[in-house]
Amino acid sequence: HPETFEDVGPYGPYRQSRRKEIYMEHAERLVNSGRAYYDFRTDAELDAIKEALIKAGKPPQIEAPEKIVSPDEARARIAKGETAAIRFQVKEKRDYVVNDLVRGDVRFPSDMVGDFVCIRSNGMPVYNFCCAIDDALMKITHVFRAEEHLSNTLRQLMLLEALGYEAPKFGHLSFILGADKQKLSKRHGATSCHDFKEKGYLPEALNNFILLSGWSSPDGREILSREEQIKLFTHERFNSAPAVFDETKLLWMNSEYLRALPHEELWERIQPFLKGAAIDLPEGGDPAWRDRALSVFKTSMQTLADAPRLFEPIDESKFELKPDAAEVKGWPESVKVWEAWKAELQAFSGNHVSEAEFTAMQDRVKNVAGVKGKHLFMPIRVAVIGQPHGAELKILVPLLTKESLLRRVDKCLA
RNA sequence: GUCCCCAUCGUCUAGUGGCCUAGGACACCACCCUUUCACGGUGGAUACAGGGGUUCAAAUCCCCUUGGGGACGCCA
Repeated sequence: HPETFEDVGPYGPYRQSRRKEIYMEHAERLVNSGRAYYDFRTDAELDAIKEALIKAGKPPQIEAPEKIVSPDEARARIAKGETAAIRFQVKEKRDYVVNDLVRGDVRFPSDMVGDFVCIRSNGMPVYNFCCAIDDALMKITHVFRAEEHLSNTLRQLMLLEALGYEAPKFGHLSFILGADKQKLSKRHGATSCHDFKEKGYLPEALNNFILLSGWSSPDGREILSREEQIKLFTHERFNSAPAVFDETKLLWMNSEYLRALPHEELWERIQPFLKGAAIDLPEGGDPAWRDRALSVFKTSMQTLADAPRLFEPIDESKFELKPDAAEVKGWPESVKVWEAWKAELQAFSGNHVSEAEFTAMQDRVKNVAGVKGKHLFMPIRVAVIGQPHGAELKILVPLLTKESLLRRVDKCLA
């Protein structure tokens, strides 16, 4: 991407610091036309005025001093080293109406604000002033921004009108709130895209989810491709009420996207998480192995960050009997099953047990040990992944080598 | 305090005066599938904040109340 933003569009410069002269010119124009004035009052003086207003039960809005310093005199004083801010003068009292694209007509009384600063006494322009001028000069047609800016619109409208510029169309979108209905902030947990990425969310899922807070598709479908999103997205379907961020639903949406991913892609995306947890897999770069492993694990994967937990039992160095295997270990049948399973493995000549081979082996274990039902397969599962619950054995077993399976069953028998 | 915005299931929402005994999605519950877990399938419970109007008819329009949020900076 470009080093600077000087060239991103035809109405540059786009960097605020390079537009200082433009802002100053416009402020001067307002001063010359009597819509703004140089204000030499100090912070202390201004504070005293506000305090007095509050005491009198009035809103603390700054108004022009009794005697406005004339532009010529002001410039002369500034040339001698004095400093002054340039303030917009609100003057007449009337209503301004924004035809908000999300909320409809919103009416603001002009006395809602006092005379506001355009250029600080240090020469720097303020946000609302820059906004209005940039929108006009850069030929912005639509301004969509958060609801918190709705009342700022009044100032921008006043400025635009005084400068003789046409106002862009405005649309103020509602907030996304935390579960406590307060503005989303750090204490609500993840707040940046980076945070969500680290938690294992897919960018496309997060994007789709955010799209749906404050907007809905015409036919009510929720999972939309990038192309559909672009095609369908219109301001007419914005919701003016604020939305609560529901991570549970995000989780669901993420699992949907996750499961729809081609396996090669999914494999790539879980690598950082597997590496982070130092999971070492006996996959040997075999696409078929990855394919089988993914097809069995992705059904219980909601985020990429679930991968380490799911793949861990496959990593032999991490193999251990989990706490919930204790009950199975205590069953009298378990040892018989493990011994029969071990014998089957020892008699097996290949390196990897296939699905069909495993089914046959399990059958023979059933007969030899004289055990069936959960007393048969739960001990076998414990001897494979160290816990009695998990993915299907006939898929799990072929993921491991015969040697690894033997070492595992030995740990159970130890 | 003043001004502004907002108000449908727990949550995201559909709904722009009759199609609404309010539809979908997540979550929840039950059942089915399954020799476990998950996936999947079927079904269920749950909402128009309250009060007044307008109208033959109101979730939908108007007013008030209540509740939530925002803005009132020489911050952005």
